[in-house]
Amino acid sequence: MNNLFKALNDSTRREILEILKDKDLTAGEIADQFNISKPSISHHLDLLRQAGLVVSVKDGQYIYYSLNTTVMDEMLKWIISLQSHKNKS
Amino acid sequence: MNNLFKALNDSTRREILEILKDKDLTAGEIADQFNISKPSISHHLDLLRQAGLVVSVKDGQYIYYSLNTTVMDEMLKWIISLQSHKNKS
DNA sequence: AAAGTATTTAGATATTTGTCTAAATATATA
DNA sequence: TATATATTTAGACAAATATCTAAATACTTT
Repeated sequence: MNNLFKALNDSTRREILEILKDKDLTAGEIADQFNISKPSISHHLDLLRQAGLVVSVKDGQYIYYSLNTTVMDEMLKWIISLQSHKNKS
Repeated sequence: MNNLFKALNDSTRREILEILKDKDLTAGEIADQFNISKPSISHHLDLLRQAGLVVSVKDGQYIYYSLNTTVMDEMLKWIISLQSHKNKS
């Protein structure tokens, strides 16, 4: 879960996930939505990929990124397990 | 949500939350469970408190920490909203 | 009041992180 | 094949972070 929490601990990366919610996009299309250089966005995409939160597929000179939410299942379970905690004594 | 993801992006802090799941504990009792200095644990507790994930109550010379999971509601909603994304076209 | 215990604050340091520009790689097109 | 486009890799740098030791604060006990 380390990589996952690390990937989510950045507002730019969280925004990337949000825009991928609607539609798969190329790296360039993603970068166009931020005031950050393309190499920086590329680096963010790499961290998201390492966490498994996005999947990349090459199509010609483009690379399409898409959201993968299944990796969050374990994290969700962890959070929910915390929520069922003891009551005040 | 920034403070929340930041607080969760550290395995020591996540472990602290796990041990507080069972029982409220003093700062010292928490520190005893880690091979990390007390000041460092104190700092971790401060970050958890800033995120609202723990609440501290002073009792004499002790400070009791307890888990507060309600602050994760917004985060959970955000994660779940990501999960209902478009299907592959 | 003095000494002991619990915890935090202050300040230092090494590591990690987010960002940039410049260069490299890969594909497409004229 | 030469040029343009899309993306990443490399290397640098400033800011943030996790940790430490030493000192300060606050409470308790003798």
